[in-house]
Amino acid sequence: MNQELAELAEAFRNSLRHGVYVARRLDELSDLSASQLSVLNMTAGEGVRMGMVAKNLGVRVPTATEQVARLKKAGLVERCNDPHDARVVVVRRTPAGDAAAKRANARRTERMAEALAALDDSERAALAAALPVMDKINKYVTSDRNQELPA
Amino acid sequence: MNQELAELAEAFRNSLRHGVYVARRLDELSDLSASQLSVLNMTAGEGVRMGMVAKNLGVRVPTATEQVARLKKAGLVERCNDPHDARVVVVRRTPAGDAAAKRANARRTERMAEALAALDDSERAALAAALPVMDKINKYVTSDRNQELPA
DNA sequence: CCTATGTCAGCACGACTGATATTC
DNA sequence: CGAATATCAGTCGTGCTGACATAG
Repeated sequence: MNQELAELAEAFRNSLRHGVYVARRLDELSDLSASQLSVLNMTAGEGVRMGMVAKNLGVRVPTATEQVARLKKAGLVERCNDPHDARVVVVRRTPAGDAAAKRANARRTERMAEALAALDDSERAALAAALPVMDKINKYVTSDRNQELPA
Repeated sequence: MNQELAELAEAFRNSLRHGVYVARRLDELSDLSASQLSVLNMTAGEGVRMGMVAKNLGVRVPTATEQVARLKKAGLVERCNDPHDARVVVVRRTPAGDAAAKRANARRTERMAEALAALDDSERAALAAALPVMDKINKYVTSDRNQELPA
């Protein structure tokens, strides 16, 4: 393993750990957990099957079942039948779910924008330039492996 | 809220969410959880007080107590008394803890380096340039608020 | 009959709050 | 006595696996 590569890896790993804290802070300003908001964000419009919810969330199907059950209890999603395949459960956002997702996303984005406002232009440019790279890393790390990948 | 700022905030929030998946993948290659490794990483040498463990982990003190208890049971840390203040518990890594931390860090870094190897030079440069910015954001987001901040 | 899709039951971990000790 | 430090008890959310029902 290349030395420079290892150093960058170490540094990025560290920043990522910090990033997890940031994400946590953003999430705690809301009545919806990160996972719950993800479910709402993916079930707009036509809705998605339970298995896809699990896959997109990066969790096993039973976990998705439970998350969906909680959101349903809160009236934010509904469970529909697929007329072509009776095994399938389609999860779809309700109007209340639309509203809740919109509110939660706006709140998190607003909080993040506050932080970005404290940066100067070159810092914001550096951040923007790195986003596609981070996404590429995510794809790489989550692709090949035995497990299924998140969205 | 500025429009451009909001767009960047939205995009970064999204990449950060992906980053959480990456961190999760890195962690699942190990017998130590992310939190446990953090505790080991901060208790090298002199060791740190229980309260500091909690603060660095970004959790409440009772949670730190429990994490430390588990690591102690595994023989990776020890609990020592502070001769100057009998209320204080100092958590220190054992030699076994040293070894375990070294192994876990190496494994995670190696896995990350593999992913970085799939990037080209300009992408790596863009990533490196963004790391200080991410750290600045982390500081901003975790500072002011009422709660205590992580490391 | 075999596979795919979900659910249920039971478990583990990591986080929290509130209620104590104990020590400064 | 009041503040600081840590633990204990109880609870909740979220993840997992293994066993199962039902449909294709």
